[in-house]
Amino acid sequence: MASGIAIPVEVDLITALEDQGLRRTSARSAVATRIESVSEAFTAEQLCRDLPEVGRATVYRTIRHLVDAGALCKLPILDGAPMYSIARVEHHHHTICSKCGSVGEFRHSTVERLMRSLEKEIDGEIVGHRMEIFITCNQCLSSTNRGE
Amino acid sequence: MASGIAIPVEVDLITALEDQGLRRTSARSAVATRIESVSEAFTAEQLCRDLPEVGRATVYRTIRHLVDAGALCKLPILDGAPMYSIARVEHHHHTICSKCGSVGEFRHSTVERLMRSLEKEIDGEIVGHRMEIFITCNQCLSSTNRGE
DNA sequence: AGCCTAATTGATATCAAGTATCAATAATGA
DNA sequence: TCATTATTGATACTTGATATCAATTAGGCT
Repeated sequence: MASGIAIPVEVDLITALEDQGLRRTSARSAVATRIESVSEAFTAEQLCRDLPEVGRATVYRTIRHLVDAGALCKLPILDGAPMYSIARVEHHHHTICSKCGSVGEFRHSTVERLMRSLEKEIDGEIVGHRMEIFITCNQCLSSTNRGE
Repeated sequence: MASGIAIPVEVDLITALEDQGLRRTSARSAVATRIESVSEAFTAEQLCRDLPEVGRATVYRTIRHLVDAGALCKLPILDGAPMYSIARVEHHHHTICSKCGSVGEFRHSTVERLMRSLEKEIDGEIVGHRMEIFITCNQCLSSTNRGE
């Protein structure tokens, strides 16, 4: 576990929870570990299925805490349950593959500039924004090209 | 009805349905008329409450047809049911007031330019995007200032 | 006008996602 | 170790939305 080949851990969800004044428990550790090990975005129900030993309520509660802590992003999905992804970049947006549902992150300075220029033509005060780019990811592109 | 003071009708939802090959029925007319008369964005449940004489299933089905026809936009709301607003502008985005929930539309050329420049740094093919600006609308700003 | 057929309706059952309840359990500090 | 407080999770419930299907209605045809 502490040997040299391990992939560097960028996020520590359990610490994020503790920073919120929450106790380190086995249920929360199980949820955090699982989320860190799946690199993909996931739904709450998926997580419940993956962790049958943890109660549904606890899974949902832990996810909510992580979102509150800013460690997870909750992304709205038009037809279905929201997905969650680890927030690796300070402020960012998401790409969602319409074919396979894989989620990526990106950041672009134009977005910030856009906000500033929008401020003039919007009748109110901007307090936030959200943006998702729908893509066909390279993996899906190449598997389609192969005729599948 | 044909007199001079009438506000010009920009959208005709019943026509939008008929263009889809759907029949003009009293239930659909009731739904369409109601949506046109409320200028605000609304949820499906609100519409059901406003139209007790129309069955829930029909309300939901009609909304879906209108979204399919491109006459309504379905906007995902992170915590709660999606809202719908009449699509008045060809391609646009939405402002959502975080206080009162009122929804507005805007269009900005920078968004299109942004998409083109993003194409380079995203690992896939962009097929669409979605963007919402969260605001405090002028109305809510002024009522807050009055100390309410 | 009356008939035929397919589309539509809506009461009901069902499903899915998520939350509230609350007694049992586990973590922390003294 | 004990007492206190947070946490857990089985269960029931709520909400939003869809599936079912018999009864009804619209629109075309004669």
